[in-house]
Amino acid sequence: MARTEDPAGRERILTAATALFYANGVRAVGMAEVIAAAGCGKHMLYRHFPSKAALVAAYLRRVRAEREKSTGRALAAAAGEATGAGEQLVALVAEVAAWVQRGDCRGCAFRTYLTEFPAGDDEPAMVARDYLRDTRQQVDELVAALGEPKITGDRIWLLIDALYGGTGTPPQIAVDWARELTEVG
Amino acid sequence: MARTEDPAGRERILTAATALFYANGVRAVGMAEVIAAAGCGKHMLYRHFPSKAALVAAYLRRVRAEREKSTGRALAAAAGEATGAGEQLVALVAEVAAWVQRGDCRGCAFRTYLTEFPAGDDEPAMVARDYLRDTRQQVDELVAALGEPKITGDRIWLLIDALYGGTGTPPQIAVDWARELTEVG
DNA sequence: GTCTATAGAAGGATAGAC
DNA sequence: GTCTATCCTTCTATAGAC
Repeated sequence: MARTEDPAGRERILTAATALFYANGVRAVGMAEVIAAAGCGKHMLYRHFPSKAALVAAYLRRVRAEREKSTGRALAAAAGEATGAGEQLVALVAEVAAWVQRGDCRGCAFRTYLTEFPAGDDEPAMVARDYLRDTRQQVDELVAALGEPKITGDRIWLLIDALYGGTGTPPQIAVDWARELTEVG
Repeated sequence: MARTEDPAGRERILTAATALFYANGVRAVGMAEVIAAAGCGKHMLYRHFPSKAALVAAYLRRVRAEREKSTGRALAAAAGEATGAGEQLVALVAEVAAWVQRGDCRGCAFRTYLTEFPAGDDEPAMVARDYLRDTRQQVDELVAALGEPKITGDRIWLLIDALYGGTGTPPQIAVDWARELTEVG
């Protein structure tokens, strides 16, 4: 047999690409930059990801997996406490607020991608739109399961939209409003 | 003597550029595309706008002027009716909601630009950031003039952020919430 | 020898600027 | 129209591990 394949290669490339795409935008980052950051050759990159679109789709899927893990933990913790019916909805908003307050946060990767490519209908665009659709549906399902009125789902999602697209307002404002909303409703 | 200069030239270029930049994004539109849409020559474009950054800055300034005219009309109309203290704040949110509901709307030109160029500090970035800062300040001033609590300004701005960055939620949700907010406060 | 790796040149397209 | 630069992608050249 021949030289053994580097098992961490794909992972290293995707990690480097994720950091670069998220920090600087997909359009601004070229394949050469990813190659330099990953410390690999072009051959290896195009072996694992046959095109830039494939690499971007993998980047968005990785972000989705991380976001879902974080959101799942927050919801499970809120369900464990079970202090009130709407606590899970508040926890959902608070999780996004915590994410937005991170120093290296630069908004929502999916909304950002769709802003960069508004007319796109390729693989990454589908990943981004699927995430937004599924997440929005999860909010509605959670609201229904908690017996809250349907408009509460609209308002929770509105707060999440505002957090991700926020321009200066402290994220805590949204969390407080979510708590007030679920206590009144 | 030479050929007389086309007085409508700059206007025609800027109109074409505005439509293209707003619809497809600044990065996706090249100078050649603007030239083709404006039906002018390269020389004329670079005569009026010495660089793409200058053209983009002019595009953002034009959008700002249009937005301010529309917002000013909405606020004046609400002040004329004078049915309640918070009606002007509701009118502000409603004006953004109406803008967002337009068929050719693709969000906020300034937020979109800053998403496309997150690390930019050139002329268009300054125009975009100035608009957001000034508009945010106008909301706070309006809230103060109406004798509303400070947090009302935060929440109104949050609703505006959500409208511009909205992903599917009907804009009317934000308007209704703004009305409820100002009636309770 | 064969497979995988990196490095670099080159093609083909497109961008901004003159 | 042209010049230069960059981007994505492919291809060639070469070194190292089995």
